Amino acid sequence: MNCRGRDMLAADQEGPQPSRMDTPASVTREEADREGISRIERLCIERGLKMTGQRRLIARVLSESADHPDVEELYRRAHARDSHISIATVYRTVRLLEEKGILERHDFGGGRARYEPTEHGPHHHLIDVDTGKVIEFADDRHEALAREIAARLGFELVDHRLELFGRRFPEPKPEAGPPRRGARGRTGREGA
Amino acid sequence: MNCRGRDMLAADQEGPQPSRMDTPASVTREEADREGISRIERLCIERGLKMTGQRRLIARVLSESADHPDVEELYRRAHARDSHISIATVYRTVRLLEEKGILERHDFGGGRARYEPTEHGPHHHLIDVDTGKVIEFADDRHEALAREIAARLGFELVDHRLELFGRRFPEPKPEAGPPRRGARGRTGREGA
DNA sequence: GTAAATGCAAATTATTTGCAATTAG
DNA sequence: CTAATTGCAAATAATTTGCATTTAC
Repeated sequence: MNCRGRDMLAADQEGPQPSRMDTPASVTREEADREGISRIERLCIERGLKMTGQRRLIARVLSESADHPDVEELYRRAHARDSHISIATVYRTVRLLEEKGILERHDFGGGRARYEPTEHGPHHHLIDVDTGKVIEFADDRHEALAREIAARLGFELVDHRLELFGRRFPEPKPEAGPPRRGARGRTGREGA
Repeated sequence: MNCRGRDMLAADQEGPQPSRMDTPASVTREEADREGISRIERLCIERGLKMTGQRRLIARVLSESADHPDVEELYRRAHARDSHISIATVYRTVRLLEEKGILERHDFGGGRARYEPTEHGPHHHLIDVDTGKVIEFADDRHEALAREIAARLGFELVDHRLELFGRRFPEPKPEAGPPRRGARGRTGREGA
């Protein structure tokens, strides 16, 4: 009856995001299915992975995803196209692809791991505290600085995460709208 | 939690650290048990929480912790002093204190939430991916850069979080990972 | 006295795994 | 053919919760 912290999942750029999710199925992502081979599938083949039907489907779904879906979401998308797939396979595949360096696992909180193809280049997230929307960005100076800080502490930087919480500039006059307090979760679990 | 701070390097002492639980009760943490009331307990009282024995104990354990223990570790520390406490209570208390803004929850990977009292001042974390240990740090340049990035995106920075994941310099092994689970993220179970 | 807190065990949620049947290469 | 892959269900792991019983205020 309460579900603490598991409220909003995948508030990414799904649905209400004007982003690039809704391009016609033809050029879905960059060149998704050139001749039936998705980008991820190609990577799988290159690394000598057996390409089963379900594997190929998951690869395609991933290639077409511009967001950071969790396993359940991937399963939903894949299952919608071919019900001959089990969630255990999605879990196994996603893990395999991560080990192969094809996928990146993110711990955005919310209790579920979320994945995205690597090579999106290093980027981070800015969360609009009023709407909960997530905006991706990248900044080289930050990458350099992060590496430098780690080095100063005696570490080689393996990965890092930067999350900005901000409010849109033309601050809404407090008179008109009802103030939406605390759109920000604490540290872990929620949000995306 | 705005952020401006002088560069400080406060290493986190987890697990195998002798901690300072055994220093003469005078200056234990800051003023831990001045007259039997830990800092966290005081905060609890201020917010009108009922102080049961177990609650008080958890509060004290937290006040004396300089690291970022997970629930199991908190339970271990508390249970060592008074076995009349169940892990369910620790879970409930930790959640309550987080809601009250007394604790901060972190998701450092490894599958468990980890907590620390708020008000440690603005700082960020570097997580040793091999040991799960956490090192706190602050960096002015980063604060400035974060603000600037947000501004460029059209936002006023409200808060931000930076987490570095690193490996100690003399790299342990290049290939053939010793732990079976993924090297990052799912750090298995090292005592926090 | 009364609403809140606790312990315990059972329930949930996310993810993994054993095993027999299938299948890619 | 043979080792890898899959589905399913049962197993884990972290965390939450129902409920009867204490307890702080």
